[in-house]
Amino acid sequence: MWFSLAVTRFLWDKVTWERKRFKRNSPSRGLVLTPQPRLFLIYKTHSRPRRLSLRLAFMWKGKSAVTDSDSEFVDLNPTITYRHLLSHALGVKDPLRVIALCDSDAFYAGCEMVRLGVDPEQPLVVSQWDSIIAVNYPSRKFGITRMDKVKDAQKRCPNLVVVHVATYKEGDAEPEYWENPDTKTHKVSLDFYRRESNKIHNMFKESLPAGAELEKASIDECFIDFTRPVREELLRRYPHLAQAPPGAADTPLPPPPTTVTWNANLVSIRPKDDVANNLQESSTSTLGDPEPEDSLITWHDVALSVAVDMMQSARDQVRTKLGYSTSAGIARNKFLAKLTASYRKPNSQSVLRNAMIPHYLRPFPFQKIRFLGGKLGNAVAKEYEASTVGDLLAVSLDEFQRTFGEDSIWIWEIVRGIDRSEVKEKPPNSKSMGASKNLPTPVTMSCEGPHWIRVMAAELTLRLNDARKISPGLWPRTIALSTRQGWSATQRKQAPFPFLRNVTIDAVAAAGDKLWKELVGPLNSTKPLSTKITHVSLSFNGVEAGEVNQQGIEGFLSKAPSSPRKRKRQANSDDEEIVETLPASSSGESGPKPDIDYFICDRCKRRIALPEELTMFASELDEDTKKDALGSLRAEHQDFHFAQDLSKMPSDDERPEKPNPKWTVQPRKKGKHKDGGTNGEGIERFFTKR
DNA sequence: GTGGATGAG
DNA sequence: CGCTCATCCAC
Repeated sequence: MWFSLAVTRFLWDKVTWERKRFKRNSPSRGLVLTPQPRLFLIYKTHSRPRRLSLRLAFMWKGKSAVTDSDSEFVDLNPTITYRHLLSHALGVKDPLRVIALCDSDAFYAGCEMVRLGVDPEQPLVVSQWDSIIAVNYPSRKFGITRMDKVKDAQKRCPNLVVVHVATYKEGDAEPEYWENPDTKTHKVSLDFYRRESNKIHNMFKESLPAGAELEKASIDECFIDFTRPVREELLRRYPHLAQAPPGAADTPLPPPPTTVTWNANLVSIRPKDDVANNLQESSTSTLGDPEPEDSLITWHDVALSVAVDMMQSARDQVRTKLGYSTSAGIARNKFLAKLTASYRKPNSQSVLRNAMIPHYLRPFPFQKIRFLGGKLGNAVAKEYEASTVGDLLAVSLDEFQRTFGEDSIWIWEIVRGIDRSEVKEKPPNSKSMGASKNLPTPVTMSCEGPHWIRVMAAELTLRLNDARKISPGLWPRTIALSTRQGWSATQRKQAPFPFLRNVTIDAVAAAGDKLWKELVGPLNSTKPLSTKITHVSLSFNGVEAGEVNQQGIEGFLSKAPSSPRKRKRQANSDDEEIVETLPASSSGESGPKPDIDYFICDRCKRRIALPEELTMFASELDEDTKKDALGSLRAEHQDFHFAQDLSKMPSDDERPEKPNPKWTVQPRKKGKHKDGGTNGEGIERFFTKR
């Protein structure tokens, strides 16, 4: 009895609340609630602990529910004028904007298939210790998924090829592939995949038509803005479009062709068909799908179809020359392109016409949208008892912003298919580089540290030197060591990292060791630590191209201390070479030694010393390392004289601030989303308030 | 500079 | 409690 009372009471409250919420959110839509609310019992399997959750939903009564009104979606069929077509700087407002997202299918697995030359039909997975981290498409047919254990997967598919990712062990300068690496002694390396990723990216750069913008979005994805090349192609194909009637640039374009050949999957209103078609090999099919009533071909559709062909040929290049299978999505903005790419995979491309946006978006589980996959998405789902984009359309902008802060306009827009973020080329290198390792057998004595530090130093060294092949002069402002005890507490220590022309494992390890000493204890102590260390990581931070020209004439010396942050010593002398007076070695004891810590230039008779950054932990560096560094310094100093001889160098003021201004670090806009600055980032901020 | 949180894959 | 990697932010 009490139970049913309680349930009744609960339901009543819930209904009342839902009704209020509904009214609040849809004040002026003229929608009517159905008399009978639908009650759903949802067993949430994602949440832990598992629990039952009650969900109430009202069916829209009226045209919204029945006829798929697209009223929430605006601008699906904008008028396109001559001015639009002929203008060159419309950016994200261009009504003919065409964006693609291309990602590699099961990338790590693809890499291994290429490396090993295995049959494309061969089921293959990539493992990391006992877990599977990548599953190629042939093995997906066996129901193998990402986090499965190797053992389980093999049971399901005896024929399975299992490749363990490359690993380092101490003493290795490069990662290698081992049959059965031991997690106690090895650490994994994803380097091979990074390199392959760069290859693909470069291949795209070469194969795309001029004017296309390319943005590497992750190790296996890139965005491409086809707007410009597509516009040019349109003008080639339809020359009459270039002839605006005199004085009538703002009149709409003449009617577009009535049919378009789609060399791609057309994202359709009927997902059922897709399941059926999903088995076909390469689904580059022309689907003359019956379209919803009003979907006449628009100029934007034509633009999409042109991009489809461009994307296809770039993908063909990657496939034939590098052996990687990719999938692409093409739509009016980045967000939709990304969504569209997942429509059908692998080895396929899909296109989302504007007219289809509402149909595709409404039933889409919004937690699959980038940045809504985590806690934020969960909070939103819970707050509004929502699971699909359609559910969220009922939430007003005000409501979002009340609950989730100003920035949540981003969500409001995204569920309406609006995304103004630009495709922007990013610097080829990331700002930080890290190597980390969970320790299955924890470190209990501080003398065990150097072992792992060496392993990680080897990896970082390789990666930094690798990155320098692309961007010479790259150097990390700091190096950081962090350790974790148990599952929570982490400690980190960081220190400046010197510019070294040749970064060696020894130098990096020495820096790491020094940090270890500060963080944990003496490098040779066998005294048991009070708390076991279960995790270590070594990372370079603030990795940026120093302001050097190719030959390093200015080197780091004239620049390193003038980075935005003030250094203690601004050692710029008049003729832009640094002549340092070596400070008394920070660790006291022996002073600077000639030919190790400094040298005297016999041309200018000046004393040239290693920079402070280096001497800060120089006492821990072996002399060879310091000699290396000093050798670099000599070379640079000679370069300096050489350059001075050739011509007088430009003064500081004449010299451009940055040698490579192609990418500018965009300051994060807080709060305000003025014009086009809505790009999803920053929304997380709301979360900290909880 | 340090510690923590978030997220992707 | 995969594991690895990246980024951002409050303090």
